[in-house]
Amino acid sequence: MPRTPPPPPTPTPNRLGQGDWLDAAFAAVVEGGFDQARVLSLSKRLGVTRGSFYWHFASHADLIEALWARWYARELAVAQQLRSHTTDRPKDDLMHLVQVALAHAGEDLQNMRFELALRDLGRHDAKVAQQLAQVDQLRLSLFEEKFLRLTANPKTAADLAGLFYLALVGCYQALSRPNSPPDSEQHLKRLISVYLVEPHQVTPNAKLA
Amino acid sequence: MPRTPPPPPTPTPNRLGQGDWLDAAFAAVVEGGFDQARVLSLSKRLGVTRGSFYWHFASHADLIEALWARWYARELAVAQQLRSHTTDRPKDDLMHLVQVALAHAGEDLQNMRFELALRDLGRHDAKVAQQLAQVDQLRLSLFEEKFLRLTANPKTAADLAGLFYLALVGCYQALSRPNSPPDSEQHLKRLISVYLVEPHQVTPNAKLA
DNA sequence: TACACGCCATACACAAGTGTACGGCTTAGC
DNA sequence: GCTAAGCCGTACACTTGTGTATGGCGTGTA
Repeated sequence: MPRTPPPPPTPTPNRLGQGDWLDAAFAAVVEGGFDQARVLSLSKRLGVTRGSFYWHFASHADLIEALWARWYARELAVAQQLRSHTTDRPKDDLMHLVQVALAHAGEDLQNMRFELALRDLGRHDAKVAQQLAQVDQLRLSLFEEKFLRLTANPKTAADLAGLFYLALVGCYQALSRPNSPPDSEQHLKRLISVYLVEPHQVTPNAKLA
Repeated sequence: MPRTPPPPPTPTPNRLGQGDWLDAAFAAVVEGGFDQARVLSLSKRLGVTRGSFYWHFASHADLIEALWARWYARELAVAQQLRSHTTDRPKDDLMHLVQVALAHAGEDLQNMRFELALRDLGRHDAKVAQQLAQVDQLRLSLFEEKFLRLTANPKTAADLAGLFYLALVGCYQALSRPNSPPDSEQHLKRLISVYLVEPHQVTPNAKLA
């Protein structure tokens, strides 16, 4: 999920730091996936030659690893922040999660697309897959925590959190489409709110086998 | 969704047809994404040289296009078949959809991974995005049809079908993970059944704004 | 001002991938 | 058994991409 801190200012003007290369790589991944984050194309984008790159990074694999390492660290921070954001209205807390996760405008759409590209990478790279599973687990436990305040039933809370997260991942696919209609974000928020959050606020549904 | 027909038999033994190249490309996409479906690597996999490839296909782009054109045609056929599969028990019909969509064993997992790779392609290719949107719309209307027999409320049916499909796409991500636990399929089926199908069988929930 | 260090350009070697032209083998059909 | 078409191998030219070695230009510091 999003909330990118203000970019660390370039140390010396007109000179590039690791962050500039990471930002450029991030943009390239958002636009065309991880196999578009090539050293050569990034150099053109930044207006320098590859000599600069190999000063800041040991190899291309090093860049890619640093890229999803930065993503991983930021996700941990965001989850920490979301966990502490707790009011006495559990329903509002849940909708706040949806709000943060699905904010369509600005750079959050870029974060969605990056995460989807990362999931594609994780399907073929064991290390990435492991970190993705960690982040998923972290978010899931966070959602479960919030749902527990709604249903007061641990099993129902775990189930709803799972379904909630599944729908969220589905939304990422839907909202990342090039021709996604602008109102689909509101539509999805309403769907999740009405069918996953509202019905279980009063009557904890516990019809399990 | 799945149901691959038996492979069209190779016309002349020990000689390759378009289908063999398509099958090899399909396997490569499943394993490593669309940028692993290279002419060179496919030749090695098939034990021939690229001279064979350029007999059957005009270019690499031609292969890729033929690949998702085949997928598209098969999806249309599967949807047609699922639409005709209608009993007098709407709940069973819905669970049959889940069954078909989430069958974990065999080559259905490959179809999931292919579809996810295709969605990644669709995020950067307008034509693919359009065909994907068509298939999504087709499936959605199919689900809506089934839900309408449950709720008898058009708006609720459309909402539930949307949520149902979102969860399904999320499941594709979850089940395509390398380290996905073997029981997660049953877990997801239960989630969808209990919280999306069951609660709305008797009491159509219509609390909308 | 001289020097060292940080950052970048240049040039080279190498690998992987795409297309094309052409030639050879193999099988079916007459 | 000859021929023609179908299928594939070979060789070449080209592009894009990585990694390394080396040199140059600037800025801060002694």
